[in-house]
Amino acid sequence: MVKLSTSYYVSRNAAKAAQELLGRALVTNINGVRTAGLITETEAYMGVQDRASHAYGGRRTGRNEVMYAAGGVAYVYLCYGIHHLFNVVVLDKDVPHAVLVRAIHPIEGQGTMLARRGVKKLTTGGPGTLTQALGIRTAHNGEDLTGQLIWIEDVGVKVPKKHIIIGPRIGVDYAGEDALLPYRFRIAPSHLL
DNA sequence: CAGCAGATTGACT
DNA sequence: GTCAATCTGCTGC
Repeated sequence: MVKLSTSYYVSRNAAKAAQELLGRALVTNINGVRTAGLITETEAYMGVQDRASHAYGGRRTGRNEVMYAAGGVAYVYLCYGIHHLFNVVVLDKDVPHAVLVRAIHPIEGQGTMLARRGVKKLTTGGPGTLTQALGIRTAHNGEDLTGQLIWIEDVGVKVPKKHIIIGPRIGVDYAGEDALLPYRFRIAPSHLL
């Protein structure tokens, strides 16, 4: 298993990283408990020119500050006051590109995920639920993705391009024309196991 | 400083 | 299908 390095994150933009991260494993080791899932759906947020991004127009707030950090850190923020959304910051310092991980397929620690979510049937099909299953909270905002808490591994799973569905992003209608850009990537449902 | 809308989810009618 | 939960940051008084 190869943990992705800092150089990996800074050397590709959000759209490219979003596509490449499909099939890779998102792993957390929180309080000594390991949980992991294959990334099955992502969205790219392409910096200051992307109206759907928190960093649109170069906006900089206490919450999105970490988007301006150099690639290879986690951007975790709260949406609607309830849901934690997990993003991977890519490219260089002051270039706020990020990849939103929208869905995973659990491969390790499913029992822990069930306990964390307090449910019988495990669902990780949404950006808010996958963070809950993996134990990611806002406390992990800015976490180094090459550290010992949260990281992404190449587990040898290859996703052929023809199995990747590309489409417009979800829930960003307010972004006008930018909402139509093909920045959403997911593995074809028939290939999720 | 008060009010509102948002990269969502899950429970209820 | 509709609606509440509940935090951050922006807009307007």
